[in-house]
Amino acid sequence: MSNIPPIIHKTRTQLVVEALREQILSGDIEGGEPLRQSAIAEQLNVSRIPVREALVQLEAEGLVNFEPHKGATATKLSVEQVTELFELRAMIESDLLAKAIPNLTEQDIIDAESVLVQLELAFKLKESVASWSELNTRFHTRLYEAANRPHTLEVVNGLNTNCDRYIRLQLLFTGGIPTAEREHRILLELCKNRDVQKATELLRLHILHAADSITKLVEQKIKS
Amino acid sequence: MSNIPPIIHKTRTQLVVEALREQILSGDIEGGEPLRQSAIAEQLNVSRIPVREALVQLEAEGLVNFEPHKGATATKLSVEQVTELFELRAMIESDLLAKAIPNLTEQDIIDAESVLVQLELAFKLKESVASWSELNTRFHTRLYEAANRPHTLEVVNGLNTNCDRYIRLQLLFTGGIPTAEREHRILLELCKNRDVQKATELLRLHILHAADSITKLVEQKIKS
DNA sequence: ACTCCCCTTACTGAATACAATTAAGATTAT
DNA sequence: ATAATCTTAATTGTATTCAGTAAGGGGAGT
Repeated sequence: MSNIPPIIHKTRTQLVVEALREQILSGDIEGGEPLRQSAIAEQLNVSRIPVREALVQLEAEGLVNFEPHKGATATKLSVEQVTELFELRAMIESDLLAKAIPNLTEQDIIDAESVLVQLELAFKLKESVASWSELNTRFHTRLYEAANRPHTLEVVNGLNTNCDRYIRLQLLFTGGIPTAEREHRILLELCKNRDVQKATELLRLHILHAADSITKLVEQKIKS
Repeated sequence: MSNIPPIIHKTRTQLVVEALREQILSGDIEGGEPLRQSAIAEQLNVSRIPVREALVQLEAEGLVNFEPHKGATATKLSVEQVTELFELRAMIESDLLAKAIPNLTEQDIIDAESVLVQLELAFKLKESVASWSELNTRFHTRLYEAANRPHTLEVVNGLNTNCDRYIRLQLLFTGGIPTAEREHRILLELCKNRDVQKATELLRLHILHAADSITKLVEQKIKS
């Protein structure tokens, strides 16, 4: 009767995907850096086959460029691309939120809030940046799910994995945390009140503001 | 001096991807149908390795579901998903077009028109449906490229490969061709006149109208 | 009859081994 | 010296082979 957690056997490919994704997002592997199959295989104690499959998958996520016979490199995002990605997110996500708000149940709001609490705790405890961004997307996803747009949500998540490394930069270096916390709280409140207009507008600004401070940061980095 | 077409060696993986994609889009492989690696490998005279890599790639494109240890199946889209995909396309593409129109050069318009002529010719000659949809996306892409939003364009193309099989259905069974031709011509004219407002509105309707006739078609098919 | 367990089978997942491609250095001819 | 060609080393692409997993099908026990 009890819901059995049906023993999940992670394939080696999945392990490699997760390891590489984390290394790229964390900046451990830099943009443009070539990814040698044998090196990765050795490092993770697998053969090259799962490494190759992982690279194909990561290319689809946009984290890797895979050129036949040349090899794979980690992608790097330029300032223009950051702007593009975030503007696209702003458009799609505010649309999602608008569609979601009328469908949000009390339970959804409670769930979202509990994720938010965990996120704030993670900020306070200065846990790993990785867990910040995971909880962050969990929070947003909770709100969007009620829109009943699974495919759109997938697209958004795809865009997010691309933005992630920059969001991490922002949180780490621009002191964006208090602002983000405040905005999240207000956003949740607006959702609770079903104020579609204000909520979507806040979300837009939230995303575009982040884009702005990131582009400034990236420009600085390029100069230095 | 002449630009050498630097002999492109297609990998077997790419061949398999193309073969399978075409079979799925054309409906030759139906939604839900299991894709046995060995069968495909044998059929295409390759080993299972490139087949596996191809399946991973196609999963990223949304044409295939890949469950560990269970195998891959062709995805099938429901009516709701069709609606979702097309509404998303309408939003993103009209935004793209709005951003593109001010940047369109005379040359862009000429190029687009020439693609359009080819497309109309393909319709007349009743060439393969595959070439129709290829030329169709080429036409739209030409218009969108001026928006300078490469990543957004990629997203759109991704959505399109998912919609493609349904667009083909529509063109084949609902006599949508004359309408499509007319709308394309008008759209091009509006772009030439830089009428952003009307052009984006037409595009929205163009896409949503297609969605509508497709959902009707799919519902019929389900009943029969 | 029903349920549980083992076992078989058909498939997928991964390692090893081999072939093909690229690019860089060496060699030769102009 | 320079350009073109050959050679070779590094790396990727693919076939073969072995290992592991997941369902389906009897039998034994209840």
